[in-house]
Amino acid sequence: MPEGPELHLASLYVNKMCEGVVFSGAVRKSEVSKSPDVPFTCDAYRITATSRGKEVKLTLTPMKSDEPKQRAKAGQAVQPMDIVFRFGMSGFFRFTGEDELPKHAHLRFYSKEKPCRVLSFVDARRFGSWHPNGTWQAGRGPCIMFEYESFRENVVSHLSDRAFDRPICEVLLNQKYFNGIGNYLRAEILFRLNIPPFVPARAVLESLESEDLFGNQKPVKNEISDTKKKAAKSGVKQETADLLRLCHTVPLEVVNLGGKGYDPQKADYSGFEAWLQCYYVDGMKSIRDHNGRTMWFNGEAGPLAPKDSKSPKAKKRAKKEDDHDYTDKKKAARSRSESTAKKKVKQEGVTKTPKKEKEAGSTRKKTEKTREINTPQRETRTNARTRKSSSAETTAGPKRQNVRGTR
DNA sequence: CGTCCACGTCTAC
DNA sequence: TAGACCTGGACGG
Repeated sequence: MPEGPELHLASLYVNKMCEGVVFSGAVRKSEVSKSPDVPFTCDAYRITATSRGKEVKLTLTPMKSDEPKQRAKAGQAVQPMDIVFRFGMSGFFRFTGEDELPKHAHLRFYSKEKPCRVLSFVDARRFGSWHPNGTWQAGRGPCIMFEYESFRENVVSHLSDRAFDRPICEVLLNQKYFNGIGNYLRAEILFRLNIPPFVPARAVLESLESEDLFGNQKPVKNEISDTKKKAAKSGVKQETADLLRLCHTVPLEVVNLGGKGYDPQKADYSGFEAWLQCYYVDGMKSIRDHNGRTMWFNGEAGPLAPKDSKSPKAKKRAKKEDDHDYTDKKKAARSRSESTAKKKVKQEGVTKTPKKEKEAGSTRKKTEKTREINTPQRETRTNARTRKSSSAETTAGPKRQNVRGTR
């Protein structure tokens, strides 16, 4: 559940599932977890959640009592407690019966009912963490989704920061400025603007203005959206002007998909999978960035691309450097807003699909065969996607939404 | 069986 | 700028 959209969806999930539920007793932690104990015990309390970028905050609120003093004496909580969570690579919340706790449920809140139910923070890899009596982590910037104006201002007013010396794709993962952007979002955002991932960040951002002069059509929910009539300078570069705005709108698209966002294990993953245009999409290229993270993109990598075999895996794969001819035959959708359509593919074997593409665009086939067949001739598909995914069952459930044309 | 890969931070050389 | 921190699914032999 890791990027901004998933964290926000998690907060919506908690609020929906826990609405009207009365929790009771102590908060329990698994034996194996290294995160701190949560010193909160209360006979009756509620749980609500909010999110900001890549963090979720749960608020435990004791229910009103006629004898607060007595309760305090008994060691019962009187004041609300906030717990801030980071999800690492695999964290999420789940509300289940006490007898069906998920594996890796490392922090649990028990309801007061007879057959009680439990809100669990589940995290298989344990890279996630929680902080009792915590606050939003200092150093993380404003939320890209719900603090858009301040997020934008924070970036535009700090372009002299050395942090912007780096490639734009790496800067997009800097949570001090892009709180909520993660690996799939950076790929999707840069892809839509056709911005080479390894271009100096400052060069891409410095032409932007502190205020969003382009996206006024749609009011930015949650923020002042006051009518900035300032006529947009006709000379400003539209493409760059869109970058910060896309850092806001693209994540919100995921929230509005209604699913759970990135979660290959879930049945409703197909909707999200269909939404992806670049990340892990068959036919796209990928390289390991300077931090070892896989950057998915299309077209040029950009001048700051890691030299030679920078990727650990690339080395191993390098052995199979036979390919060439990765002519994406299925990529007939690259009709994005092309401003400069110059194809000056210069980079050599730096990119390619990390996995062996010996098998014509294989990577994750298998289930695809079937899938393609099942896929309605929606022809105009923006992209031919091919991933494994467990959602194979077309129509896994009655709630399958029609494959809405992306967008 | 083993290797590679994954939605992210953290902190030690 | 490397590891470290973890589990588990996909895939290869």
